[in-house]
Amino acid sequence: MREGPDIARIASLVGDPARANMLNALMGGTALTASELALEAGVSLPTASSHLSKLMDGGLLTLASQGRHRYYGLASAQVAGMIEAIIGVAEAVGPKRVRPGPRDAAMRMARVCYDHLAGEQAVAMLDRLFDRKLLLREGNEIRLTSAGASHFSALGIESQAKARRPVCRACLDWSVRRSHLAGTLGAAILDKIIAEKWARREKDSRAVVFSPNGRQVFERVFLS
Amino acid sequence: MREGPDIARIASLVGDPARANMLNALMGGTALTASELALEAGVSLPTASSHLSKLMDGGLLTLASQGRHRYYGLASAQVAGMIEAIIGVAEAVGPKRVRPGPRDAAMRMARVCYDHLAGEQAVAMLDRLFDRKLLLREGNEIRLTSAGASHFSALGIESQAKARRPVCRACLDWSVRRSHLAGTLGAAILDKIIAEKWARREKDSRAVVFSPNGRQVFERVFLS
DNA sequence: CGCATGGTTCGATCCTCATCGAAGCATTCT
DNA sequence: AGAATGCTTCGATGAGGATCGAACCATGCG
Repeated sequence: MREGPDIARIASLVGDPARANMLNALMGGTALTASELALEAGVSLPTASSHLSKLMDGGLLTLASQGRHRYYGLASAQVAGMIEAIIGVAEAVGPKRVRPGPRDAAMRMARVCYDHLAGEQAVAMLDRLFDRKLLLREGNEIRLTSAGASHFSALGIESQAKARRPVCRACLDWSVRRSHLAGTLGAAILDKIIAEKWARREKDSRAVVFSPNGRQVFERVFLS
Repeated sequence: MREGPDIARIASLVGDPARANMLNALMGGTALTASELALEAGVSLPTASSHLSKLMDGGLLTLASQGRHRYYGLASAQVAGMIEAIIGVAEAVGPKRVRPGPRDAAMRMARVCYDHLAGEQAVAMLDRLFDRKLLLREGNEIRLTSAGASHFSALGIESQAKARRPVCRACLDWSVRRSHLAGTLGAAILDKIIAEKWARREKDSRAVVFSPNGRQVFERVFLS
């Protein structure tokens, strides 16, 4: 009987298994078509289409039409953050996994969260960036210092605040229980990591696997 | 058909309006009883009980039994964080608040919360009682000062701690996001307000409507 | 153009689950 | 002990919504 933001509406959108699978699939950051999502969710195409329009109505997805293809993607990093938070709770209370498989270990270490890096590597990186005063924690927000700006610029990592999207934002990690870096800077760093081939994205997974050499470089640049 | 943490299960728990209201009510951090939560959610006690056991099974709540009272609370800060994240998305996505009807405005102003007064009036009253040192905030608890005791006694408002029920307790308000006064003192004050006909309860609603004269008296006594 | 492919809409079916009254436990007060 | 209070369980009811096949649009290709 209370008012306020309709949290039940949003949560119930995520609360259907088919839709949850779709959203999970989109957490990789790449937009997918309705058929791909139908396959991913294990439902027929009409069913998937129905779910997708509900998610669109709910504002959780964006749609990019390209010819006869329609690519669905998560609406925002905020939505991604919410899903991460739900995953975290599900992970904490869920049926204790029998034994974490190798892919789980990789996911824990480094994975894609919408458009930026998450996992232990990402958490360690953010800690280090604070230590080196390249970033400044300001309550709930994160600010890029001038030292940080020139540092990243020197690395060839450029990021600017876009409409409604800050350069830096904290995003809670479900494996570690601490924050990692989101925002345009977080996205730019992930781009750099992939572009330089320090790591590659696992196929059909959110896991990010560093090459032996790439890990060394990454650690020297971000964790030193 | 990917596997992983059962996020749909968790999200669907939050996805029911009644449960969402309960969780929202618990976001204040104070544990509440099943009856209080039933009132907050606007459902019958059996229904509330059913929801609560589902939330317990899902691991979102903890239960502290104290005699015949059973206090439900959020299981962890992680759960609270998840709900905050969902609220964030809901606010970002649905700023289209419908025009609040007259009864909603009345509810916002003053309403019954279980057995005590809630709403803006109640929040203002509690603030004032602190200012006048009639009550003392002690961390999460509220204590009646000796000055307060004689003050309320002079007004003919008598309250004593009953079994397991404190004289004063903070209760989070959903319209304003701050605490109002619960406990036997809060109940006694509401009794006084009704007995003196300063206000009457709206039929079939939790709203409490002050008479013009009653409001003046109330403000002089509690808000001066 | 006609055909194939990717998506959506419609209609019917089915099933889960929210809801409440009544009855049943459990604990505490008198 | 008996009454009262707080809460849960049971049983019946009903509504919302997930699902899929078939039919229907839209775009691109030859």
